[in-house]
Parts: sequence; C-alpha cells; structure tokens
Amino acid sequence: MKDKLKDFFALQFEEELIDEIVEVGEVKFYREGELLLNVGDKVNFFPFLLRGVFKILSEDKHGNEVVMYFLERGDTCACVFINSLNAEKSCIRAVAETDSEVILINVKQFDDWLVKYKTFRNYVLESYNLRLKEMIEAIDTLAFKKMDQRLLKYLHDKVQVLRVTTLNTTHQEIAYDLNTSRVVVSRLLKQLENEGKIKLRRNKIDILNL
DNA sequence: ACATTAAGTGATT
DNA sequence: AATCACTTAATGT
Repeated sequence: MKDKLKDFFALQFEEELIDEIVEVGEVKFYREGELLLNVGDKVNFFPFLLRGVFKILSEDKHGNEVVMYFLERGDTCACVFINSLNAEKSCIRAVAETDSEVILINVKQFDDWLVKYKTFRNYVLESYNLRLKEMIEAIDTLAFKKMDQRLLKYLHDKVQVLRVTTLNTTHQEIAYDLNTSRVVVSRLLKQLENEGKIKLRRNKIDILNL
C-alpha cells in the first residue's frame, strides 16, 4: 500500500511529504453509491481521491438536488477545503459514482502542510482553481441552458470521467441528478437517439457520438 | 405465468 | 418543461 501511494504522489510531492501522507493518511474504500460526505456533515478531514469517481451534488432546503460536477483520480473538492479549514459544515454531498479509494487526512495536518510544503500549497491552489472553474460552468448551465443542453453536458461529463462508452443508468436516475422529471429525460433521450447520438437500452445508454 | 420495474407516449397545463 | 394517466417492454421469481 505504501508503495502504491508513493507511486501516486511521486510526481506531485517531495519525498518527505509523501512519507507524512503515508504515515497519517487513512485509506478508505467506497463502494458505488456510498456516501463520502452529506450536506450538513461536519468536515474534519481532507480527502484525496486515489481511484474512482465521485459526483458532487448541491441540495436546497426542499431536498431538490442537482449534480454540480464529478471528481476524478487526483482531485479533491474546493468546497471541502473551505469546510476543512474552518471546521464548518458541508455545503455539498459527495457520492461514489464507482467503487473508489480515498485517502483521508485530518484538518490539523492539512493546515501544517499548507505552511510547510510549497508543492502541497500549489496542489491545493491549483485544485481550488479547477473546482472554481467547474463550479462557474455548472452555474452557467443551470442558469442559462435548457434541459436538452444540460442533459448533453451531463452525458458528456459522465462518459468523460468514467472513461466508458456505455452508461449503466436509468432515466429516473438522470432525472434526479438534473432535478427534473423522468418523462422529460426519456423524451430528450429519445430525441438524441433519433439524431443518432446515442442508443437506448434498458438500464443502459450507448454513447455513439455526442 | 405473474409481478415488478423501466421506458414510451398523448394530452393538458 | 412538468404532470397525469396510461401503455408497452424487459426482467426477475
């Protein structure tokens, strides 16, 4: 396991930091569908995604939830940074989209490393920047795009992060992620199928050319 | 064969 | 784009 982590971090961090990560980090596995973080949870750790994909959702007070973006290997979450530093409650939900592996580091360490290691600081800032961009993109799609375009982006993002050409999902699940009704999703998907962009099967969607 | 769940569709708002 | 009220199709037992 130690070697595995070293391989993973070697490109980004110096030996000393990697040793510290290996020493204090707690590696956890999440099965598909498992919750890493829920809205309102108190966050006292900082997660590195070693393997797998997480989807990040925002939820309003009525329980309407919308997928903001997906996290991939090597990513971490900006929302979680802020929360970690202030020991505040989470503003998002993080659900494992595939079986995933995460290394958790407690907030205290995070603070120390931020000061101690330049490479860590860079990683955090860069990652923060990336999340911010994705967040703005998400806001843009939510505010200005119609459902057909939102669905396209959703499908596009999903095949991108999962690196697959067939999505194992139901119309209902997509509807939840986009916060719309199943009927609407079914109709829009049917449209895409007629345009030759996808092929629909039960519980599956083949992506032909988006 | 039957029940359950996913997906398709016309009509209405 | 959402909702209703169905129908049809696929799958599990």
